[in-house]
Amino acid sequence: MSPTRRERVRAETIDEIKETARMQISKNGAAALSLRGIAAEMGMTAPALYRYFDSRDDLVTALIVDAYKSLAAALAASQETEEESHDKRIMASACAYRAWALTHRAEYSLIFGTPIPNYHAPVGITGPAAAQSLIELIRVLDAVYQDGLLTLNELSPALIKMLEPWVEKLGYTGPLSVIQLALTNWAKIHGLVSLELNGHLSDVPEEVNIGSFFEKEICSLVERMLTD
Amino acid sequence: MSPTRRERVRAETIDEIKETARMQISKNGAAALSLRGIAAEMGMTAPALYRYFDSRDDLVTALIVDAYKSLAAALAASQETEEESHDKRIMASACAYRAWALTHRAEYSLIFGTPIPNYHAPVGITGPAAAQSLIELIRVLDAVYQDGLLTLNELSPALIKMLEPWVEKLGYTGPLSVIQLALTNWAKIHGLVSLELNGHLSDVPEEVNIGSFFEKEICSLVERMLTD
DNA sequence: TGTACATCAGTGAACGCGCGTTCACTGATGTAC
DNA sequence: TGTACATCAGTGAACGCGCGTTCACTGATGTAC
Repeated sequence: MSPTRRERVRAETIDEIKETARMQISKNGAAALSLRGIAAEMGMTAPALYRYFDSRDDLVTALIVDAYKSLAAALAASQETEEESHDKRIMASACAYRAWALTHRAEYSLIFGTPIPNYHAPVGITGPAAAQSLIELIRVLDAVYQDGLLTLNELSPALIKMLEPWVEKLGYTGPLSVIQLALTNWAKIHGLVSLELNGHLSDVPEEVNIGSFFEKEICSLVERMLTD
Repeated sequence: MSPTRRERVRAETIDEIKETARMQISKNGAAALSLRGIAAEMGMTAPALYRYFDSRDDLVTALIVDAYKSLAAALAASQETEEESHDKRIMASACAYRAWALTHRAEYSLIFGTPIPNYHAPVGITGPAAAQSLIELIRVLDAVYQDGLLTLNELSPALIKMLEPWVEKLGYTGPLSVIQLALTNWAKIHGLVSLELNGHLSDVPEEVNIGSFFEKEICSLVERMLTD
């Protein structure tokens, strides 16, 4: 059955609440998120929000899950291309990661920023959502691996022990080494983006310049991963 | 003239305030730092703190400057060794960075975490302090460069434009390419450390395993920077 | 199409809390003679 | 060595503020006959 008018309006209001929350986060930081602030911005009173979320923590959880989904979707979208060459595809996913971070600062800080004081993510909800976006990074590398073009590493016992939990978490059955490459690849991209977003790479954030820095760096990163 | 008793006690109290603040930050996050909380922990009342700091922001600024100094000192200390080989020295500075982050979580989140809501760092104070720790990273690479063993990159005009402001900021007169390598080197280390500290690399933080992951990664990073 | 009732969205007042900061004060520590 | 005074550390009450959350309520929207 199709949604009633009331259900539709309700869904729209939920979206508006989330959107307003994101705006507030990107302006003042995730730690300063407040129901009263959201309500005020929406021209409502704070108790009204309890019609839509059981508590502030509930809202935060929803925002975090949304953020992971959004990132995963952005990464997936970057691979929907005719492009065949692996290096360009890897490059595309890395740039998509950065672009997403730059255009979704609220979501980025929810996921990768300092945890919100007095908020504790419910176990089992946020974990799988997090895995989802990492899977997208793995998918790209797995394609390279399937073509036999990925430079695999020997793994020490300690490393294997660390990587094994990821197998189940990601549901990826390929070699551990692919997971390892995905993680280090991710870490490098993340390091650049994280420094850039927090203003550590430049006083005046002229994104164009940092973009070229990012691209050059990812470029040489990719070269080193491919064998040929 | 040597400090009076009162001056000595005063300095000790300031240290205790800062130390208590750091404990509070590492427990609840930098955003939840509160003068009242610090005072309570010290068995004092909040207004007493105004004898030592003009405001909460003043305290935060002091903590940030201290943090940068502490990081710079840790990096510098890692180079005080008889060791001559460049790769081991680079490795040592990278590991010192990670070790510092793991043992100084409060300081780390002050510097690299999400900015504290409603706090604005005074210009001119925090910037130079930040440069100080990056200089330590450059020093290590510069030594390699002086021995002609550093793989330098060609720099695009856009990249040069982005790197130039750093010259003055760091007071480093060597080639821009060394700065570029230091920045990307830093970003990679930072990415790994940042993900590790925020629990994105492992659910159960078994630091030993992640340590081996880190070392392997930095190791191959170093190999690629050296020519020979 | 009209009426009676149930469901739901949103209000406004109130709760207890912790926050940064001010102010007038008390008592202890240091200094000058 | 003793006294008078200045300096400083810390207190306790109070300020205004914003927070999450509860509660009883009003009106509007939907549903059943």
